Amino acid sequence: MSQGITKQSEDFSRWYTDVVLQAQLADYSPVKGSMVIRPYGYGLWENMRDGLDRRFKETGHVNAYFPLLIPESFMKKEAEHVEGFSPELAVVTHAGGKKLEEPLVIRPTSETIIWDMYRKWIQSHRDLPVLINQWANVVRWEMRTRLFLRTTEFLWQEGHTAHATAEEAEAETRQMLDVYADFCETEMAMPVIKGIKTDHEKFAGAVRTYCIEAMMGDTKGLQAGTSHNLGQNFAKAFDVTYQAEDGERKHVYATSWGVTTRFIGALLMVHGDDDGMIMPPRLAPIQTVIVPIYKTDEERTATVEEAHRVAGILKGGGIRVHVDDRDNFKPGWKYAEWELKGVPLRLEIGPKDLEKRSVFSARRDKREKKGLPVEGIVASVQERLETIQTALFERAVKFREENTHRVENWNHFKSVLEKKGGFILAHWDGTTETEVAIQEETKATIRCIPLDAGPEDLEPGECVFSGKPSKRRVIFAKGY
RNA sequence: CGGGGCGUGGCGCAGCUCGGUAGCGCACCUGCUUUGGGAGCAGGGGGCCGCUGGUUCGAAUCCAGUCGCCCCGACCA
Repeated sequence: MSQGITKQSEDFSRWYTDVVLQAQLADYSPVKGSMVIRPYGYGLWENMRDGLDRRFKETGHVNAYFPLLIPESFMKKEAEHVEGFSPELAVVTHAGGKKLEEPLVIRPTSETIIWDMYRKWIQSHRDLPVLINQWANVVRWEMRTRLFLRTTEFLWQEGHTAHATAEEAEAETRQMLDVYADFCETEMAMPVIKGIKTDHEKFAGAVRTYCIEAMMGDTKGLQAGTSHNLGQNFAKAFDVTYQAEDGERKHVYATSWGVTTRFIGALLMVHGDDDGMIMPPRLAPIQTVIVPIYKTDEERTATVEEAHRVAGILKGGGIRVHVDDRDNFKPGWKYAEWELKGVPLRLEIGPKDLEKRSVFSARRDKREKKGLPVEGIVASVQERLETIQTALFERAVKFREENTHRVENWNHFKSVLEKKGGFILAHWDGTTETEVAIQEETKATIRCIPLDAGPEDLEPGECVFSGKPSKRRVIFAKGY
């Protein structure tokens, strides 16, 4: 089943596909561009979902579910929105054996149907704010697809909120960006840069789009999540108004924000190595796997029994543990398989360990092994898992720093991009023309205008491409 | 849509140039020996060769068409 994977250094894309398939995160489905998320990949998604959902609830949001099918006419109500999404819509034209009066669009996102409902639900300032999230699937007919990173159908969460004032909407937009960043860094051990999208890159229908940008293991950028301040665009398009305290009718202010199963691809590309996936302990479906080692039947009975006993203790301590007691694989084979799947900590229990009343542990992120006494095993395993979680984050931060470059002129820009890759902090004149020209010449895009830039990046300068005045530096990179 | 590649047991492939009734590795089943870094030997099961049509005594192989997938470019979370 797992017959070796392409090395990252040979071909990063193939490495990625090999790991996704062989670690059984996902598999191709019969329909082009769509995929099956297998139980191991879905287990990871469930853990992500739980971590995000908890944060949404803590910030006052509630979940609901809106339908998959949207009247085609809804998509046309907001001008930029139609333009942005029409090329990638899947449309149902026939149903029940007949042609439909009005075609139904399979949601690429739910703004339109949600705002159509909000019109009914919002009348008074007392109805605000509305803070609803939904977990759903969406369909976007992409030309080129890649497992988890860009598929025709994907799973995500989309928050849609309505507020009385522009200030509240902006605060919500920023708050959810912070929630995402916290989730990425705390749970995924993936450092992200919070930023604003340029007008060229912002969401179709948004006033302003914030994003979190992460660096993958090949130094390319990946947009990991977005939070949009939609202003009154959708409220006006769907005529959603409320009566303020002073009796005046006003349009509401909106936000929307989402993250997707792309997170799974991001996680793999941030932490993975030539041996496969590396799961951060907080999200790992299996945090520790126990492999019994034995020669004789008696040893087998004893070590397997001890493995289950230790597993029981760990489970009692809230650790997600799995005992690999399959007799048809040798230990070495099992090690390789669990490494491919990225289980952060492996425990081995053999005859020697039984004697010593200990287990042997091996970290996935480093070649570091050591014995742990069974006495106090919960605490020592928890401690090791936390160490791994921190180490993964620190390693990713270091990698990003090593691959972030400041450049001052165009030749330097091109040579750094070509020879080193990574994130480039450079001056930009703020125009879409320059942004597009740079993209056409180098394939690099402005990933974002960072929010938490240091003073050295906020000094004025000259645009790296046009030489025109620039207020500050932005991040350029090749992206997914 | 343009360029490239590929469809042959579950998976990965060979066979196709030069038609003759399908093979290899892994996986699977049985048995014995093994088991602290991807075990060994022996025996065994499984495939209308993507689909359709044509040429031929005979097609995985030649011809025409068709469908699908993957990779690279134009769109995007």
